[in-house]
Amino acid sequence: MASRTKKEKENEVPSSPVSMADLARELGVSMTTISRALSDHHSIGPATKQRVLKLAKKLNYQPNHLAAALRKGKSKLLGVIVPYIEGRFFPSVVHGIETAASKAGFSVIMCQSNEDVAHERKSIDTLLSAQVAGILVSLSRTTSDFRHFEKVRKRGIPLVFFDRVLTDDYVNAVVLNDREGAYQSTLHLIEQGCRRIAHFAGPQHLNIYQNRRQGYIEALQSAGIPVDEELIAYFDMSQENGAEEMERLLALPSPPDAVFAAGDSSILGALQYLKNKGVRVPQDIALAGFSNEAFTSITEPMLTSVDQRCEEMGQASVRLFLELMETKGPAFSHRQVVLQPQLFIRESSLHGQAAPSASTPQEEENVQQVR
Amino acid sequence: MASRTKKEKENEVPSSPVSMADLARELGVSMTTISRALSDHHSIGPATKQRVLKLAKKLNYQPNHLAAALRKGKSKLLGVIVPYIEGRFFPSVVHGIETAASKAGFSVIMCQSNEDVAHERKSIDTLLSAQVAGILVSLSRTTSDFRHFEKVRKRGIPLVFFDRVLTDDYVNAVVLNDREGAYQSTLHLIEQGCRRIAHFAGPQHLNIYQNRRQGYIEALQSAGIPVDEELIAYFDMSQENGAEEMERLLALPSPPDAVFAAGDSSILGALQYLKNKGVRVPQDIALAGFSNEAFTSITEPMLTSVDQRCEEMGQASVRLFLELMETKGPAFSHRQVVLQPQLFIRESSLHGQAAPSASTPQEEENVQQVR
DNA sequence: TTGTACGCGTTATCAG
DNA sequence: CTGATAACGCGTACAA
Repeated sequence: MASRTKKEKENEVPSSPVSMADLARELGVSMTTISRALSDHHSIGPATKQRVLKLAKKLNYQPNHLAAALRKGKSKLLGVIVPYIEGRFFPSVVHGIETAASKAGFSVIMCQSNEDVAHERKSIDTLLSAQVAGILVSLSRTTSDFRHFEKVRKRGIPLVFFDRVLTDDYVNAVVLNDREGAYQSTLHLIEQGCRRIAHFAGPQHLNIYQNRRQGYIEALQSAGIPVDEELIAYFDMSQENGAEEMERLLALPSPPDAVFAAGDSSILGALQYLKNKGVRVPQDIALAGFSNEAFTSITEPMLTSVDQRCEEMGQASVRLFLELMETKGPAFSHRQVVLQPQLFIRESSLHGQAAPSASTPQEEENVQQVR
Repeated sequence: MASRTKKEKENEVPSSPVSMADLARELGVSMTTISRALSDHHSIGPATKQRVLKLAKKLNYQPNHLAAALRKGKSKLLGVIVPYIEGRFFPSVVHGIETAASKAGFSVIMCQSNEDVAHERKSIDTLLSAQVAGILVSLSRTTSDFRHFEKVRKRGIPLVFFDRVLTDDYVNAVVLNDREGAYQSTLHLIEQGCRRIAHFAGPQHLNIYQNRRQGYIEALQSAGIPVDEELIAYFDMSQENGAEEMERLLALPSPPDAVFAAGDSSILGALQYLKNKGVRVPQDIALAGFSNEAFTSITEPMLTSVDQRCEEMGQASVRLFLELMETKGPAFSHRQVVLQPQLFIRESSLHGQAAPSASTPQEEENVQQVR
């Protein structure tokens, strides 16, 4: 590529990138000197170091990370696999990840599994081939085992799961305390005077929905309210199905006076159905959702919801990855970070007359290290 | 499903990745043969090829893209720089980019400029150091010149801008026909019988807001309606400011009967203010926004808006990048792709009684090649 | 403090 | 059809 063959128009010809060898030749020193000057090594004369740096600036030298990574066996790339980049949650998490990673000198390679294990598998291979230093992943909906992550572990590459994790597995993970969020939200409804509280549960093979259901149940039990399975609806959390389920619940001999949903879309559907039918929210039925989607403060009434701390999750994932990098030994191979959710109380849940003293959630310790 | 049959054992030792040399040694052939078998070269015996492929599967061989890229001078990485990954627009575009890129065998490195030229500059350097095959970028708000993109051009790396572009520059770009979207939206309001149509314009140093204002003006002129600068508000398109501006407009001696906003948040603020004041939408004042944010179909009334075809924009950007890759010669260095927007007509703009025949936008040719 | 020489894993060139 | 060998750009023992 260095061959100076004269093409048509010289200015149109892309100039080959300048390498350390070029700098060395220009200054009449060895490549080692160049390398040391650029990497701020200790054994290097301040004078020559300045000469090198100056020329590097002048010639617009760009280090070749590929070559460096190949030589050192580790790159400055961080792989991220998410089901998709849409909605509010994943973009926010990725935002947090990219910000934190970039601050630590890592570039982020983004892959979408598209909720498909096959894609997930392929992404793993791609990232391994790209020689990433670590992989952060939120599982696809169709993932039911960890086999394709074995090679990551075998290669000793830090692997961190976030949000969507398979239960009962010894992996590094950053998750929201879904149980706690659901517990608080349900408790809040109880405090508002609700006694027949229905629950929109999601697909139970996902840990997040399982835990939210658990929190719901525990809150009821702690208040001495019996759990009525008739009031628990299992569906895919879509807006349409939320409306349908609301219809079914309303038709019950003894309809609920509140609904706690494991997702915001479903509770939105329910709200729209209720307004359509002239049922007052929150006077007749109180509503609370999960995720704190942007639209929760736009609806009328505004929707009470649990915030998932998306950005913190991204940051925490990167932090965990960096810690795993430090401890070379794979001794600590199953660390868990649990983030505390925030309940945002809005109009839709104010069934009782007394407005809560603090609508703004407490800003205390919201991160908790486990193990 | 915890498959921890063998726990803390030999699996704690990270096994070094298997290379082509390993395969060669194992089979007693040369590395050249391995390379040819894996890259599906023509000069290779079908028998040996199968032997190689089989062993590769067995030993779980992962090609090292870094080494290949170093050797070939070009990687399979595609750099993407966006201002940030939040809201609806950029995540959707990135979604489109990643999907299309992955289909073409490219991995995406994502950077956020954070609306800061300095970050943007740094991202450029990072991506160049990572030896990306191309760069897609949507400019930060604080970018006012192209100097930091010169080195990209100098290195002959395909550079594609999307959405946010500096005007009057000869670059490859994928943009929405903002003027046309604004024109159609304003025309629709005129057809609904509105005559005093206000406009929420954004910061005019950004091409997109400039063009939307232009489309608004042209629509008025084509209908013989004089442009009243008093009805054009310049602010940052936030929800709060939208409400404030609406207040100002209402207080005018001759208030508007419609508002076309260059952004959805601002029109949402206006809507909320109007409902608060008991002004009926769309009977008293018709509203139309821009961006087709998710909340536009949640508000009451639902908001008419112009869709920006986010995903198509991502796909088109990748397509343009791939085309530039093909044509090695930098002859065609300023290609423009203009996407046609879609007007989604919803309740907020139905000022006249006659509902339009087609609420669903026409699905005809929506991509148009220029030059 | 500086220089020499080799290797990281892959592909391209040139012989056989 | 196959094999030996040289590069790609950088880091690092080792020697000077």
